[in-house]
Amino acid sequence: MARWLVKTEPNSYSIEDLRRDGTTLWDGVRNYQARNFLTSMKVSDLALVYHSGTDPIGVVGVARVVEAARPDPTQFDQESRYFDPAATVAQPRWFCPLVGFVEQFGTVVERHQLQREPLLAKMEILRKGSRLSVTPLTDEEFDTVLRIAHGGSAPKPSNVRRTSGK
DNA sequence: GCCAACGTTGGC
DNA sequence: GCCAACGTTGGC
Repeated sequence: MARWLVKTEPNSYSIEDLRRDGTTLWDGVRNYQARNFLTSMKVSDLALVYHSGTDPIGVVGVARVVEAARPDPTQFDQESRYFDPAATVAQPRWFCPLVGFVEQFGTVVERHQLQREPLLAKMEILRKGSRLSVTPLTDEEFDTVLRIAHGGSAPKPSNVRRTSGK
């Protein structure tokens, strides 16, 4: 099962919106590399949800792929800012999976926290100038962020030492 | 097929 | 608001 990170500006669609909606089409992505990742997503894959262009910037929760990608309806909608005159129903150009809400973290795992975690050194989203809105994650990257989110800043579960006898 | 110009993204 | 990074466009 693959792991992903999806980026969104909370002004346009936030984790709160996803929690409210339950599921949503991850539409409006207009970048070929990101599209290829979207169409690679399988049902039950998990994705970190990342808020950009806001304060604080960072990972805010988890989503799950509910249905594999279908043609993105906004490419056919002349009223949409994502309308693509070159796309046809017979030959769609853009695709979007249906994603579902899994959880919203109690506190945002902020970008600067991610940046100082050695295990995340290769995470695509942290690369300067990275603009890809959908990126694959290693299991280790995904697990590391979840561990931080759930209160462990501990280096590794196996290395955790209790200092009290409790 | 190259590449300069341009528009957009997004962290700071 | 600035600006670096990036993708796209279009002239040649």
